[in-house]
Amino acid sequence: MNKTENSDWPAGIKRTKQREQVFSILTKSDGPLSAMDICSLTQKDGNAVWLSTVYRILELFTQKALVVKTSMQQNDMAVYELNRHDHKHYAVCVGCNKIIPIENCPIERFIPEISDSGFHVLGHKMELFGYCRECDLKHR
Amino acid sequence: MNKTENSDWPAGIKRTKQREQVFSILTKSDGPLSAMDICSLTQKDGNAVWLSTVYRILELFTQKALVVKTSMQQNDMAVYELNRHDHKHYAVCVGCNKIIPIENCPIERFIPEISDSGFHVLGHKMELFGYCRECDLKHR
DNA sequence: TCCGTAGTTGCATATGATTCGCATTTGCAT
DNA sequence: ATGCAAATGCGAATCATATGCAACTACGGA
Repeated sequence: MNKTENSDWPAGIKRTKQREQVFSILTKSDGPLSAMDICSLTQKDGNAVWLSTVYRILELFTQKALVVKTSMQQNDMAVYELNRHDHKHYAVCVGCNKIIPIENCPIERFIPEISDSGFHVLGHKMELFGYCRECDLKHR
Repeated sequence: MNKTENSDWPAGIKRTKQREQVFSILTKSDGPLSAMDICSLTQKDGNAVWLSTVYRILELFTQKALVVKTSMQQNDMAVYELNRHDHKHYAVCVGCNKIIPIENCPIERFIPEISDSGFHVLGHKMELFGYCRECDLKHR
């Protein structure tokens, strides 16, 4: 909500106080946030944004490909983060649901063969699954 | 529920009529199914499996890495499919939510650098997102 | 600068997938 | 065959997300 953030405002999106708040929170966060997380953060800010409004804003941002929506394994809450180039991927343990970051990314150099040849790729999500060392030892 | 299916029964899972039905339905399906889809199919079978039981069975199968659980973009219903080697990936349009299959897979030859070096990879999920040709032309 | 209006938000309430509790039933080891 | 631990049927609870509507706000044109 200061000058700097205003100048970064993405094109094609009408500017409102609430959208600026949500955008600013996402910009400052270094990890993905749930809608509820974001709502709570606006409350600390002194100027609360109602939860359903947060959902509507996140839906808009997702459709504009400004934000990536992900729902991690077993977790019934979707999380959102800015569609950055500097991204991370995760391995999820199906035994204990532990989430472990992957350091490299196989998709950077990948040229997908998509049947819609006009498809304009804006990003990707990837997730490995399996057993973490601990669960694997319990040979489940 | 015939001999052939019985002989395929996965190790480490107690065999019940309901689990056999769910497993058989997943085996015969060539696409991912929701819990409700599976429940409906058991009803046509004449021997209905209650929805909450289907969920419990799918959770078990997922923890045994027999089944992959996925929740596609925007769709609030999780889908499940057998963890096959012959798998597919998808590109999702953030404009219209159209789902387009990808023909090749970047992860086959990928050696991930995971901080848990004991992680036992059993499968993966991948999804591209962007605009399909049609939505891209509308320059959204 | 002020006004009109289309688009947005606050708020309450609905929706619908998934989970949970418990009494009954079933698979399997002894 | 018998007993017991585990699984299921069924109902009801939970909880994230969507929706309806009246009040409000951003923003372009006069």
